[in-house]
Amino acid sequence: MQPSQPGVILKAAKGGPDASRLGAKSGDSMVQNKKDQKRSDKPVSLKILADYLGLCPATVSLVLNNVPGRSIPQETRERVRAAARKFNYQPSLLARSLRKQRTFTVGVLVPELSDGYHTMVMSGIGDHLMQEGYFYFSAHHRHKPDLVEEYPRLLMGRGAEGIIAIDTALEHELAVPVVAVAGHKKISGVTNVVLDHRHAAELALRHLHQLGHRHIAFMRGQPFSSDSDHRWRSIVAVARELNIEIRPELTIQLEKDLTSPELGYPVVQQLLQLKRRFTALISFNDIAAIGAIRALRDANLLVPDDVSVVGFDDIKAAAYHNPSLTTIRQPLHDMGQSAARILLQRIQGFKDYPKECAVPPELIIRESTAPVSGRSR
Amino acid sequence: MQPSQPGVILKAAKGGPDASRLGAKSGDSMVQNKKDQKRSDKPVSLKILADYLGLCPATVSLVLNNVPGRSIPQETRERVRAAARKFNYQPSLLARSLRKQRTFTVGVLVPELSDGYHTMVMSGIGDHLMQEGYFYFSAHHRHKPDLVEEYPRLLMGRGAEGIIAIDTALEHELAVPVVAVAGHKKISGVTNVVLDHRHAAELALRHLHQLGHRHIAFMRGQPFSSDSDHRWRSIVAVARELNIEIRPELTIQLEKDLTSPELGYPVVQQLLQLKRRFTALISFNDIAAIGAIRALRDANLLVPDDVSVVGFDDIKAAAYHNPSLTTIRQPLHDMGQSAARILLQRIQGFKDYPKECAVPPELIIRESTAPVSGRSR
DNA sequence: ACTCTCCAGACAATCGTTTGTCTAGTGCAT
DNA sequence: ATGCACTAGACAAACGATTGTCTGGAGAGT
Repeated sequence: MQPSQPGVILKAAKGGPDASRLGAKSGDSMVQNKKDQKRSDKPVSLKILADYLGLCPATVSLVLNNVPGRSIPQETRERVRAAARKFNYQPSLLARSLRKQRTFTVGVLVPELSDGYHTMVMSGIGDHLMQEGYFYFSAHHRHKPDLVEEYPRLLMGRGAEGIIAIDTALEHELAVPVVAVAGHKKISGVTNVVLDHRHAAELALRHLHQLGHRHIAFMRGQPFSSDSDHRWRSIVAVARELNIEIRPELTIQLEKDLTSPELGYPVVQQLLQLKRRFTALISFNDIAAIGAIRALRDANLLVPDDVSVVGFDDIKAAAYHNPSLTTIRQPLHDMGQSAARILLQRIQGFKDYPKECAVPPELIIRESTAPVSGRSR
Repeated sequence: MQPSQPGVILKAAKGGPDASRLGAKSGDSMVQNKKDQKRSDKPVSLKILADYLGLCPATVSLVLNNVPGRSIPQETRERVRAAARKFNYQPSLLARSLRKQRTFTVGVLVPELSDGYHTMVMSGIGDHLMQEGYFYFSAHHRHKPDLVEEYPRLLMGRGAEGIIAIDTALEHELAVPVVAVAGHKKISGVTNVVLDHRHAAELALRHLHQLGHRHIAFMRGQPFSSDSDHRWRSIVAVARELNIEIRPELTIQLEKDLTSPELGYPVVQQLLQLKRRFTALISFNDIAAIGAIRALRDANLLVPDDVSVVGFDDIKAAAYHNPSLTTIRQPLHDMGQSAARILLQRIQGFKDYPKECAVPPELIIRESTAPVSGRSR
C-alpha cells in the first residue's frame, strides 16, 4: 500500500493541468509523512519533493537555495518551502559536496583524544570550525608513523578541504592547506602555529633566577613530541644569557608515550637517586610536573619549600593541584582557534598566509615555586 | 625514461587508430604528474585514470575493488593497479558514499571537547571506530537545546549512519541508530549505555560507612547532566537501606556549567559556612571533588583527616591529585568502546540490540578517605 | 494577426563512483 | 561455414544535488 502512494502523487503531478488536484492528494501524503517522522526509511530527496510538488528537482533546488536572478513566483516559492518543512527535507551534503567540490569539512590529526593539552587545542579548533559552519573529522594516531602517513590521505579521500595537525610529525607537503599546531618542521604549504619558546624560556628561567635558584634541574620532552627540541634549545640559549648553568646530571629526559602524570614520576625518582643538590625543576609540561611533585613528595621533599617546580601549558588541572602549579601558560584554546582561522582563510583562497604564527606565553605564578629557603640553601 | 613506459604499453593496449598519439601525450602528462605530486590541483579521478589507460572508468573500478565474477585478464589488472599507484589514486569516498549509500561515518555529540569525562569516553569511541574503518564527526553543544536539536540533523545530512550522544539530552527518535552514553530517557531507537548507579552508590556508601562515617554530605549533579538524577536516586535508596541519614542541610547542588574544579569550590564553601558537622563528602564527580578539597583546605580542614572525600569517574587526574582521590571508577573508555560497538552492530543491521547496557563501577580506594578520626569525631 | 518579450520552469550535463546489462570479437567444435 | 560459448570490456543508469541553457505559452505592443 504505502509504497504505491508516491506513485499516485507522481501521476497526478505529471498530468500538468490538474495541479489543483495535487493539493488534495498532498493531504494523504501528510498522513504518510506522520509515519515518516517517526520511522523514516529514506530521507526525502530533492526528487521526491519535486515529484510531490509537480515541479522538477532543479526548480526546487533554486528556491531552497535562494538562487538570485531566477524568476520564480512568490507563490511557488512558498509552496516549495512549505513542502520542504513538511517533509523535513534535509539536503544531502554528500551530493552537494560532490557537485560543488566543496565539503565544508576539515580533518584534525591529533596524537591522543583524552589528553589535557590536545583536547584544549581541539576545543579551540572545534569552536571556530563549528561557528563557521564547518564540520571536522578527528583522527588520532598515537605518534605511529604509518598512521601519520595514512590518515591525511584518508581524510582527503573523504573530502577534507584542509588539515590541522596537532603535535604531529608530518613528513611532507599535502594537496590541501595544512596548519600545524606545535609544528616546527618547515614544509611547503604548512603553516606552523607555535609558542614563542624563546620568550617562554625567559619567563621560566628569570622567575626562578629571581627567586634565588641556582641549582636547577631540567626535564626534556620526549623525542616524538614536536615542541621538545625547540623548547630545549630555547632554554639552553636563555640559560647561557642569564648565566644559569645546565648540568647534565641534573638534566632528565622523558621517554614514555603517556599522557598521565606517570610520565614524570620515574624520571624524577631516578634523578633523586643521584643525590645531587637542586632547588628547582623546570618540567616539560604540567602533566609531568604533577608526577614530578608526587615523586618529590614520596621522597619526603616538600614543594615548594625544598624544591620549586615550574610546569608548562597551564592545563586545567594546574590551578587546582595541590600545590597549585606555577607554570608557563600556552594559550592553547586560542592557538586552536587561530589554527582553525588560518586554515579556513587558506581554504577560502587567501594566498598571503603566514608561514608561522607565534603566540606569546604567560607566566602564571602559583604555589609550586618559592624563594630558595634556608632549608634547601 | 621510465615515465614514458606506460605510454608504450598504452599504445599496444589501446589498438585504436590514434592510440599511439595518446601514448605520447600520456608521457607528457606523467611529467605533469611529477608536478602534481608536489602541488596537485585536482586529485586524479577514475575517469582520468581510465583515459590514461585507454579503458573505461567502470573497468578500472572493477579492478581496483577486486569485484569477483568479472573476467579481466591479469595483465590488465596489473596495468591498472600500477597506474593507480603511480598517480597516487585515492577514490573519492564522497562519490562512493553517494552511490553505495554507505558512508562509514558516524556523528558524535558531546557537551564539551576539553573535559576529562567526555574525552575519556570519546577516546574509547574513537579507538573502536577507527579500528573498524569508520570516521566520525564530533559536534559539541554545551548543553544548548537548540544545538542538541540541530546537530543530529546536520550530521545526518552529512551522511552519518548513526549517532553516539554523550551526556546529551536527546528529545526524540532519529532516523538513524543512536547510542547514548549516560542517557537515561527511554527513546525508541536509542540504546543507553549507563553505569550501574545502584551498585555505585552501594560501593561509595558502604565504604564510608565501614570507615565509621555517619555524618555525610552529598553533592548532587547539575540538572542538565544526564546522570544527576539517577545517581541521586540510587544514593537515596541505598542510604535508606544502610540507615544512613541524608540531611537536607548537608546536601549541596551543583549548578554551574563548568568542567574545571571551580565547579565544586563555591558550593562546598557555602556548605562550610553553615558550620554543620560532617566527616565525609560524596562528590558528584572527580572534578568537583578536586574543587571541594581545595575549598576544605582553604578552610583549614585536612583531607582525609578532617573530612573524607569520595569522587566519581576516576579521571586521570584522580590518581595524581594530592591527596589522591578515592573514587567510584566508571570504565569510561570501555563505555565509549561499547557504545561504538553497539552502534556499528546496529548500523550493520543487527536487529536484536539491547535497549540498555549497564556497566559495573569499581571502588578505587586512595588517600582522600580515611576512618573517622578522633579529631573529627 | 503578427512579432517581441518575458515568465516559469523543464531539460540536461555534471560531480566521481558503482554495478547490471550488452556487445564485438575470438576460439572452438561441429 | 555455422553456431556457440567465452572474454574483455564498453555502455548506461543510477546516487542527490547544482547550474547553464532552452522552450512553451502568455501577454503586450503595433
